[in-house]
Amino acid sequence: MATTTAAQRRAQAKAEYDAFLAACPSRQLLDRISDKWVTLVLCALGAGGAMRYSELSRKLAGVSQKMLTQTLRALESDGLITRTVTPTVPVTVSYELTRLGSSLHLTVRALKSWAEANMDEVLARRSPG
Amino acid sequence: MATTTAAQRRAQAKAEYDAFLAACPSRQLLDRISDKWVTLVLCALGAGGAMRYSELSRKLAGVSQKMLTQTLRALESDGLITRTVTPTVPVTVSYELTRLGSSLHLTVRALKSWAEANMDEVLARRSPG
DNA sequence: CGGGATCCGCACGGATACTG
DNA sequence: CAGTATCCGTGCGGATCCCG
Repeated sequence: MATTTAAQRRAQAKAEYDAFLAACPSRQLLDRISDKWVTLVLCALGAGGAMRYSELSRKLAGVSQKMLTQTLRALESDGLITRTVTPTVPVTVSYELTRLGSSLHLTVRALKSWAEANMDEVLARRSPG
Repeated sequence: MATTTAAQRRAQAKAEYDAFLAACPSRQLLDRISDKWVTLVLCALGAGGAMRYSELSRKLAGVSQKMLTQTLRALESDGLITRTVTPTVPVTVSYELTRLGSSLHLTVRALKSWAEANMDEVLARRSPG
């Protein structure tokens, strides 16, 4: 049928990715996004819209320039965020979620919220009787 | 007021956890759960119910004994999974999600699914034109 | 301001051997 | 089967200096 479209074939291919398999590309992708700084960057950008480098640096307390830059570069190359340079003096750089990044933002935000919401319960179970 | 109950004060405290802050306990918790092996273990247990050590080892292709054991111990001490030893010969050990673990499972499953569903798009953006 | 480049410690994580 | 113990490489991540 003519209705076996590219979209359908893509859906078929998608179903074949399995992060449980060591060699599957999605395993590497999962490793990438299962990262503290990735989660916090996406949460920050998702909540605040476009943000500048220094804003992110302040928001993500304790992050080093190296890790922040490294994280931003990785997210950019994976198409999750955009990097926009405005040639002011001094230069202004702002980061923003792409549509792809926004879709992930929903999930990582849930992860961060879970950590905050269940902190008490975890603490109670760590040093109990 | 007498209506300022312990439950209310606890709700207040919960709202104060902020993973953006370096010193906040939830930051450490976020770091813990933002882990590839944690995600995969929770996904496996969430999908298959109770599982034995060797089952997990097979399901999570490529994981070393050290990392698997380490991950299981951490999840156990945080109250996310239970460890049950049955004194057969040889001994049988099975792991299962707690209620707390189940609530996190929903989120990490979304993370894994996202990685698998959006793999194509990320790959397309990595080596573009 | 927004990084790049470099040095370096150390802890993360793999491999192997051994145990109850 | 389900680990524990040990050795060991390496890359994560912090600190520092420099640049446009």
